[in-house]
Amino acid sequence: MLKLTKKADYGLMALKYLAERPDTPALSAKDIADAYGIPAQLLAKILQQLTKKGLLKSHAGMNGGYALSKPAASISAYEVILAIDGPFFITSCTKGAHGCDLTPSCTIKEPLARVNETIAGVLKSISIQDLAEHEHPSGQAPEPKLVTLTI
Amino acid sequence: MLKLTKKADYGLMALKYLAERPDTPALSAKDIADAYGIPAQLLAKILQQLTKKGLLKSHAGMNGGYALSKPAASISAYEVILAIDGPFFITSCTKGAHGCDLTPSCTIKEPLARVNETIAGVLKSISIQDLAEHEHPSGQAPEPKLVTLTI
DNA sequence: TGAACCCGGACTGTAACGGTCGTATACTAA
DNA sequence: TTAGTATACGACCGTTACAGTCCGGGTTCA
Repeated sequence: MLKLTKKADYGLMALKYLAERPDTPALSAKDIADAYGIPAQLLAKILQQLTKKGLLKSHAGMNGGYALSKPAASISAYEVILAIDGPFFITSCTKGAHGCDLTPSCTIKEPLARVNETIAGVLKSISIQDLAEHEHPSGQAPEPKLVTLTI
Repeated sequence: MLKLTKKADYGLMALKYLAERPDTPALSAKDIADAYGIPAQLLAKILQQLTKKGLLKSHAGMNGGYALSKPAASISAYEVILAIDGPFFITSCTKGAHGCDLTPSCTIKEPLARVNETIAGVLKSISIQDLAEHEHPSGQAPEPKLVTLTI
């Protein structure tokens, strides 16, 4: 279906939420979960993953919580999805593990791999800040990005 | 994981296989399945779906099988994936059904919807013929395609 | 000390995916 | 007309992954 998981969605939402509040020292998982109406325990696990990957900094104890470990502009959507869902490949046979278990004539993977790279490139070009800044009612040119694809 | 299903993979492989043999009147599901070592019954179901969507023409009986219903150049990978896996959206909440069941502040969907359109555009720009023509050993510029994305 | 918070493993229910089986139907050739 | 080959289609099943919950533990601060 080519869709990313809810976990990744939640993660992006949480990072966006943090990016919009750079002045607060830390926000608890519960705070963010309540803001969006998502399960707090689930979000907590997601934030823990992001922390382990270095995208967030955590602080335990009273008034603890999570904060971005680097500027929102330097965190790409790609990093977030990668941290939560692991490496994704559009083709079922990743060719990284042990090639394709099907016959060697599975020649469609190669062109699809290019598509995969293109998608990754698009996601890499989107930062959390881009998401957070999208709060404009209307009427501004949000700088189009160009992507090239060679089959 | 952002990966397309094996069914879609199989469908693309089968169409590519047909596109490489435009002179044959029809190929049975078993022939194609054997060529790639994939389950014949499963491929048959996939080809039936593609037939129902109008991408293939079927012919029962002796020497029957499937054939492309239109030139390979005018069948896009997007159509194939859409026919097999149904409409895909990168966001979990499609906004088509009944909006987002989460709080109204789920503002990350909009930029991700752009990404979704970009991916769809990429897949639409790839034809079955592109896949079939990829049989070159090396040394030719396969015309790069450009894609624009505005967040 | 205790409340508030993070950490992380174990567990569960549901749904989709991948695949199989069996049967009915359609067509062609001998 | 009959046998064989093929599609058509629905029912079924095992596995996996996703989404979510539960609980025991460790930190920090008031």
